[in-house]
Amino acid sequence: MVQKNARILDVARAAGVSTATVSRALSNPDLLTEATRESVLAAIRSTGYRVNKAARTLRTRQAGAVLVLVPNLGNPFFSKILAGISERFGDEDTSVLIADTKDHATTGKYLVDYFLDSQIDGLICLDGALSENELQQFRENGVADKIVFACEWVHNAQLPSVRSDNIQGARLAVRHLYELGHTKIAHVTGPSDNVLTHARREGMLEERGRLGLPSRDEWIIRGDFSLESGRIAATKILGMQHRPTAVFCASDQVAFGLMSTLTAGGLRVPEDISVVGFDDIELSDFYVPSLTTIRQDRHALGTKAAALLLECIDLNKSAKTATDTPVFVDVELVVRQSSAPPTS
Amino acid sequence: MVQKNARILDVARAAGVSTATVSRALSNPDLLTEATRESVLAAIRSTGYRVNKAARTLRTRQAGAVLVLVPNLGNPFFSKILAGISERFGDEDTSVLIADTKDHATTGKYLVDYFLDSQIDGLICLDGALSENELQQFRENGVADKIVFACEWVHNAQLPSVRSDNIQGARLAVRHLYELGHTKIAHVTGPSDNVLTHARREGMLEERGRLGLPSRDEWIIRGDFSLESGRIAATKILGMQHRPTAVFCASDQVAFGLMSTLTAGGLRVPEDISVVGFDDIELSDFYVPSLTTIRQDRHALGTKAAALLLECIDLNKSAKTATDTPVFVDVELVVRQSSAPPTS
DNA sequence: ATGATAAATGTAATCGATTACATCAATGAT
DNA sequence: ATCATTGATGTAATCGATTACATTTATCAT
Repeated sequence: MVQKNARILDVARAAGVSTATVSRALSNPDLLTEATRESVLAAIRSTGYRVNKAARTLRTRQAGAVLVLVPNLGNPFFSKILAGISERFGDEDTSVLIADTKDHATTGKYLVDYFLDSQIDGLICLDGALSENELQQFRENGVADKIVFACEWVHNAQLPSVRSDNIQGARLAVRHLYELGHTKIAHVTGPSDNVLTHARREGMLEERGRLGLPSRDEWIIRGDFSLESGRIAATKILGMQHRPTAVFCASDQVAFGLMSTLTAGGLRVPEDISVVGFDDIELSDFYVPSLTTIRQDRHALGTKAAALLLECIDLNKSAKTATDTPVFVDVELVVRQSSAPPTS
Repeated sequence: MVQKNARILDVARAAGVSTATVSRALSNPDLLTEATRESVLAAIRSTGYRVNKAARTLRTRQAGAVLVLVPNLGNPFFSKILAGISERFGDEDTSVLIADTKDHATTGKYLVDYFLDSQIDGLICLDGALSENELQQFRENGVADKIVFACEWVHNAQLPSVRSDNIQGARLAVRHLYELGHTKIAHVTGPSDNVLTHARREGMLEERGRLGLPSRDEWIIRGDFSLESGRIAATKILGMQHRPTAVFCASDQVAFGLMSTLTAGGLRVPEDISVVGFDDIELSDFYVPSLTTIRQDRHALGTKAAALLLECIDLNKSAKTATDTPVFVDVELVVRQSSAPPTS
């Protein structure tokens, strides 16, 4: 009964109706009589019909897919965001493509091509390092209003975004260390051109200032969110004359790299030096010592970004544009063993 | 000059040729005169033409995309494999979709639908837990010969695969511990239905037997590759009367979970107990202590899997089927600080 | 010079679904 | 009883690229 490649015409014949009716049974069931609808559905079952997405895409100019651009798939931070996004789009029968920014940087493909090739209907960008050139291409091709940012964002790009409250997170971290009794607090930043780096650094500086804590230039150490940059930061700290008693890291990965090398250099965490991270990836609870950190609600970031994109695409159809006021997601301090009162 | 949505017909007009010629200029340039080809290419540039993938897919029945199925995107182990895969397909102008098995389990979508909806031309499966039901669906729909496994595989499925030499890896781990002087060696396994679990456990048991080392049932601890299962295993070890002096873990994540809880329980790694992992993810070098582990060449696994799939798809066109003899990738012992001679 | 062969290009059918518009029947208002 | 209106369904054009087949032109052997 089930034939190999049933087309809509085969279903139409089986049900004794026209192809238009079959199509309507699927996309606008309300237009049909209960009886017709049922008989079409029965015909669909008996033929094993499946709509051909390519044909549909060609005709409707809707790809039924969105792209998620991730700065680095190797960073486990992104997994739960992706899960949140997939979850939301699963309901919509929209597929989610995932790409790593680095792959694109190397192949020299332009992101805008995904839109132009009608491969995607929208883009969720987790990478704030999108080039001005690329943004310009999006605008020129009229697809800029099908893009939302999540986690990261591009300053002044006037695109919708979902973000953790990074400034608040940094404040929480500093206040926590302060309440433990620390006054000499250092910070390992993210890469210099990153928006998160800026927000977290500012939040940190602001809170440290508000609390009247001392500052030293060398206590702001440039990193890039990576394990390796944590290692380098630790080396610097080990060599300092005026060593901080606590370090707030811009990411958990940095904190791991830092703790690893501090320990190798003879400092104990948290006895000799406290460390606080940012992200709360799964491993943070399993590091030695377990990492005090700022939790981002990754799942919420994902679902909200997805919802926001759906909204944009929807508004788009009525020639409107979504607001670019950021949606903020709360962060939370998670106290574990890498932070403790200073010993001296 | 550049018009919004140039179709192939627009290019044809601009170049004063037929659409067939334009199409050939792109897919079979050799068929055309140098002059025609050039003028078509010029017209393509001036119109800003881009081929509409949906139309092409509809006509050629080739999606120009492959799907990679990952058991758990949150595990950073997979990132470099994905990078390897993307790299290879980037050359082929084929897009790579990435999906997490868990998402599918929950949405109740069938994988085979991706094929039936002409959304993909092939599948690289990193998950050996593909259900028999799903495999059957692939076979019934004649797409089973467009699937390759990488890292994991399904026993008796007779599908091509790329694998690390897991047995050899387990042997290397055990021999390393033996050479350090350990005789009481435990093993935390993967999930019981996993092929890797089996291979690594067998390799471990075999080598331990060959070296004449003692065995105890409780030294084989069931895990599931996760951090949490490492924690549970550690609790068991801490409670043992006949405690092993070394533990070989089926994954790095397990090793982290294990070390975290062993340490919390008062045992020092490696002084009181040595730990060896499997995978060599980036973090292994940054844990405290850094983890001795078996390195899998993840990038090679990726590129080889991609090459294998391309080969399958190619053979497929000539109605042939690729061999299901596994392609093996060598593993390597990486000695770091989590393993040392036993103290007693 | 002629016919055969090869090379280059064009014509038009085709992939499969959607949807504007047309048609027909049924309902209700007057 | 007639016309307008609504609701249900059908007809056929359309999305854009590919490619089998047809046609034209050039080349070469005899």
